[in-house]
Amino acid sequence: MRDVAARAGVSVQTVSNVVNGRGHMREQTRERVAAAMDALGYSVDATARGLRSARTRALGFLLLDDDPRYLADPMTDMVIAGVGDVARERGYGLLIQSGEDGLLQPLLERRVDGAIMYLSGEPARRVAHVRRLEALGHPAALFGDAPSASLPAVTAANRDGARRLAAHLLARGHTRVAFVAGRTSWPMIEERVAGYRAALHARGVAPVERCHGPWSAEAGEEMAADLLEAADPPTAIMAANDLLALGVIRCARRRGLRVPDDLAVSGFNDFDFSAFVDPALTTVSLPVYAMGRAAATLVIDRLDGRPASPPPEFAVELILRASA
Amino acid sequence: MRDVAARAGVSVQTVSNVVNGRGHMREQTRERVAAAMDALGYSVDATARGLRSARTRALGFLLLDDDPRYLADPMTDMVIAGVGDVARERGYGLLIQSGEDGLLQPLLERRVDGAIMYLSGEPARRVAHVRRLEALGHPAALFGDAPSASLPAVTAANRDGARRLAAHLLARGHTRVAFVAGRTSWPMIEERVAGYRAALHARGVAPVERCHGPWSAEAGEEMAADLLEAADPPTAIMAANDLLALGVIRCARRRGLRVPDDLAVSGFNDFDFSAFVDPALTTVSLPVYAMGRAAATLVIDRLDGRPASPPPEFAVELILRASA
DNA sequence: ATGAAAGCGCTAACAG
DNA sequence: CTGTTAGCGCTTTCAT
Repeated sequence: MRDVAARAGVSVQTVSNVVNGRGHMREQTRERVAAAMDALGYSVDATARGLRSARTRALGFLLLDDDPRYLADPMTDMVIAGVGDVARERGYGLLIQSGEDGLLQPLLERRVDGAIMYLSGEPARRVAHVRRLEALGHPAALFGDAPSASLPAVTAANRDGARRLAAHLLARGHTRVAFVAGRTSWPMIEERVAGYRAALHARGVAPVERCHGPWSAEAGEEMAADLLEAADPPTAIMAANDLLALGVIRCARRRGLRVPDDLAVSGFNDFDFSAFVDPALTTVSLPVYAMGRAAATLVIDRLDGRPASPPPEFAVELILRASA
Repeated sequence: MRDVAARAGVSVQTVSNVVNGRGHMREQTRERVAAAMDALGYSVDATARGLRSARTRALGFLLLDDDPRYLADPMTDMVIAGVGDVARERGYGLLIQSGEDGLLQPLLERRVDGAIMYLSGEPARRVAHVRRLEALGHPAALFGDAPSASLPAVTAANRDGARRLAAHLLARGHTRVAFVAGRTSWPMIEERVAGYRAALHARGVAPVERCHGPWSAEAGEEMAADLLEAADPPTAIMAANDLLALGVIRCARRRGLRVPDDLAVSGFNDFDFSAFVDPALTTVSLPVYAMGRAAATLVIDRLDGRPASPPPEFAVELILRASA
């Protein structure tokens, strides 16, 4: 910056003003400085700027998850895509931090100005992390609700979606409707279970649930096998996401059951492949990308000193296809 | 840090030594300092450290892609997961930057020490970006090969995989084998096309290719429809990834063709769902997660002053299932 | 084995 | 509208 100033015949402060788009200068001066920056290939040093201004212009994406291969979930990816796009548009960097231990490190070390925390794992641990995040006092948003958190949360009508889906199955005459999910819990998954239970309860039907293993098709297949071997097997299985549903369908096929005639199967999320499998999956779609954008907007608005009202709950869409 | 030093009764330098694990001190001193850090809830300020040491301990993941929803591809996600895990294990942060314009900004602004560039888009633009990256002189690795680049590249035997897959189809008696891909090109995709062409050429069969639209199942369906309407339609279609293949299968179904009897279909990548669709997809699996790890290891080894030999080309695996 | 001093590149505050 | 001064929190260098 000193070199640029020297070359343009101004002080470093003026260069700083040009870089940061602060007015207060003649067009001619600005141009001279711009030319000098160009000639010298100058870029601001984000480190020095951050040290002095106490703002890094970066956002942290904090992924609370014990699975090391954390990004495998297509939903997570679309969230990050949404967050990343907004960050880019608003001139912010995006730092990804995952795991359980040093989750808040980016904030503590002042690498980022604010954060979005993506919640998974058992409720007690989630709450503990949210508390710690709150205590830091940085602008932040949660992805997935946390009970009694003061931080704004981006949510979708998962509960309602699951309720409507279960109601649909019951209306079709199913009386034994089971629910399968992976072992690791998410806020959104818990809402789906709650919606499922509510719908069944309203009709006096007892819930049957399995929550084992990873979020893979294999796990879906195993849980379905377990359910179908029971004395009074379900005639419909709701899976907590589409990949699990795929496993359920394969399990049914292998046992000679027709889908949806002998066993209705539904998923959740409307992944890319869901419309193209056979039978096409009945599922619930969530505007995940838009939700990621909302979370990032929330945090950046606060960082940039804008009003920023918390977003409404995002609507979900019931997608009725062939499988249920 | 000054506060910690005061509380522990030492100089700031000693605190710095403790934080950075430099030896040269009594156990007792270290403990006193550690206690003081704990009591005050001290964390190093990454910004200040970065300014002084000229090292940020962060890695950039530079995603050259014009599609704003850049993370939609499951393969990209697994790469990032691999990169992210290694970064975390080695004490580095991971900064994601995407798009076309300010792709090198994290490097220029000294937000990161090194970078991994994930290449996509047309070859000429890819090369231009690689050149610019090289010119910066930072430790970096490429994901996907770039012609005549001096930077180390992480690659897989895509060409060989496609060649073997095409050979398999030809050996099964197919004489009209087509290839479909999305519009945006990747190095890995180009290798797949090359392998396909080589296998056909070796048997004197003319290639038939379509490269339109996004990397979606819909696009696969459209390209397949186009191919199957031709005078002399293919009896086998190789898709450049599994999602496209799904679309091809649906197209076949809708036209009353049985897969694989009337039309053989293959994919690439072995996505999560591929073993669970009907018919199960014949495909080629790539160790994408391991490749992401390798890319990050390459860069961090260089940053940490370790020898770091470039990784070998990763092997791919032909996965023969029911669809071809 | 520990301490003192200097300064990384930038921006805030204020002076001119 | 532009310049001067000071200092962000840390690490490097050199001294003890």
